[in-house]
Amino acid sequence: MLRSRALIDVLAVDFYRRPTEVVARELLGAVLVHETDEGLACGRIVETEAYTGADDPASHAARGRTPRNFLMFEAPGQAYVYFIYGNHFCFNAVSFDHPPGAVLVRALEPLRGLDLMARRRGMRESDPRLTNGPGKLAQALGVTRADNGAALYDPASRLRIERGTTAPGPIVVSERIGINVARHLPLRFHIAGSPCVSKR
DNA sequence: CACGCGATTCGCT
DNA sequence: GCGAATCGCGTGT
Repeated sequence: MLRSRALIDVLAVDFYRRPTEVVARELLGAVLVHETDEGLACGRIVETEAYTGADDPASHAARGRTPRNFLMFEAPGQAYVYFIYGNHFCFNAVSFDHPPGAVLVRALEPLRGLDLMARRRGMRESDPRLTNGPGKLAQALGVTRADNGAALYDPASRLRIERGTTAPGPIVVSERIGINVARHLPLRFHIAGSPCVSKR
């Protein structure tokens, strides 16, 4: 039975108005979608990390509000995209614990638009490294600074997160990756056994 | 206004 | 496994 495109089942804004680690865990299995003039590409979220505020030294929001991180303080359900290492973009979904908070999406399982993603990444569709990292998935989906602030809960948004169609299954909790402070905190979540999870 | 460094990736060894 | 690439943000002068 076909479903109309008009009935896109996005996660409502209230989904994001909860503690960041809850949002991070429950985003597993959901589908990150990006529509551009080049076409639609989407993937199932299989790995996330939670970043909060003053209690989390590794968070961009740890030392208060700045022109870069202000969305973390006031925009639950919106995209927070930042540029890192002079080369890569990272995609986050803003949450709302007590503000601030955001969930870094670290890996996807490609679902649609494989050809487009492969072209953007400069590799074959079958390459397992297509979306198994924060910068990689941003490049594959064509997510850039221009998408900062996108309303992920809006069915009409070109960048959005839809409800997953399959249960994520067992979830593994571990330490976060690529940071030098607060690395002991159990704020990384991934779907057990997924071949698309970032390395380590 | 100058400087240091990061929620990364890729290529080479 | 290691290090370069590359640049904007945040902090301090």
